[in-house]
Amino acid sequence: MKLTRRQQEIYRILRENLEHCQLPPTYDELCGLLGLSSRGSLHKHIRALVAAGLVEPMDGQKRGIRLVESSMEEGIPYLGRIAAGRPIEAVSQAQPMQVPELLLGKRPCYVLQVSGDSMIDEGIHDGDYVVIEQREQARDGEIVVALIDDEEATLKRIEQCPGKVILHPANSSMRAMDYTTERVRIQGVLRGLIRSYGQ
Amino acid sequence: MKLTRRQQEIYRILRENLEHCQLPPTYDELCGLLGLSSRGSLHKHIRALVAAGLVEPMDGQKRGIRLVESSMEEGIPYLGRIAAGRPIEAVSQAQPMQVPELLLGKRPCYVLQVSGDSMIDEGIHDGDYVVIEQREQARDGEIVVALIDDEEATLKRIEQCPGKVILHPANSSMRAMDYTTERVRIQGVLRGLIRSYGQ
DNA sequence: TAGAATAGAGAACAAGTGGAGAACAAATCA
DNA sequence: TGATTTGTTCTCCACTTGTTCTCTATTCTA
Repeated sequence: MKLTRRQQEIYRILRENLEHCQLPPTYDELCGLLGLSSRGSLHKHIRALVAAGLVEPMDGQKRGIRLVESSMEEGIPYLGRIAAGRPIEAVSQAQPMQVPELLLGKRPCYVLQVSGDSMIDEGIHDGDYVVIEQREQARDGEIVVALIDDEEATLKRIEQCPGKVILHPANSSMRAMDYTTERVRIQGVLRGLIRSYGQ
Repeated sequence: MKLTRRQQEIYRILRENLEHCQLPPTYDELCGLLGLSSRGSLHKHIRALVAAGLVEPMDGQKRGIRLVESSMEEGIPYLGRIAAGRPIEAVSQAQPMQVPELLLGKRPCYVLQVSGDSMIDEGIHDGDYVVIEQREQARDGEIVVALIDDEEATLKRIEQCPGKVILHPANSSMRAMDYTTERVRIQGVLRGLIRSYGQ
């Protein structure tokens, strides 16, 4: 759904207005702000913004014009479980999870739940949640989510040599694995960890 | 539950008013503040705020307009560092820290930063943040913040015997310590852990 | 250049909203 | 105890506000 120029302008003004005022504007107020004299005309634009998902639909309710909350405030998406040697087991729909700002990088992040003990010596336990920053490059020694053969996903410490990639588990009973560079795609880098001791 | 404009305005005024005054206002006072002449009208709005979960329900009590504490938005207090064998090293003023709901119990919680490696075998590392649920009792095997002789604070796994308390570190190079029951006060129980891998 | 898409004006409508005020019960005060 | 304050419930009313029309002007596009 594409916005026309006027619609973009109206959306921009709506955003600006929201910063100054506590209350969402009514149609009449917005008309004044835009130099319109007909609510009907404005309504056509608002309907387009609703269709575009930028403004909350209000079916006849009189609450003022509200913007759809940007999903950022809610948290970052929890995507599912990651177990060494399997594809990421996605949950049906990404639920937002509130995460301390401390753990967020500049780039978009997401959350996975760790399955298995392959990183236990790093203090990453079965059931822990890890915050992953989306990135396709990593520095040696960073812990990454790596996709192998576009199929299996795994959380490991990475070491990159010319032509090959070594993925180190942190578990004395497991061995590092070598792959040719082409087989491995980095999906993100570990930024944070969250563990619940709930009963 | 969406608020109308007036309801939002009244909520805002309520918040502002509560900062100045100690006593919650009566309906009549609030009516004066809002320029209303009918308590009935005000009550309709208050009811909407209660339904929205912003104001505590007050069944008939007087001076009962109280805001629901929105603890979620603010986060829970970060109090300082805990290192085995020292008092908790408090930060000058408790900063709120946003924490996933997952980690919160029913009771109030707070956050400490762990100093030292005494719980490393449990995957609790130097620099990790721990979410502690305020409690004075613990079950055997739980990890607790214990205050010894009202002086030193420490994070350990607890074992309670008649007349004595054993605090187990999770570090093969350290030994469990025994104390008489009177010397140990439980300050809270570990609910969650947060670790940042920021550079 | 014709037709489509975009923008706006203005009328008319229905429903939601905000408020007044009466009446009542419980809590509080004198 | 009786009087008053205070929260609650109720009905009634004015009017704001979102919506839907139709009609017109302008800009863009094939």
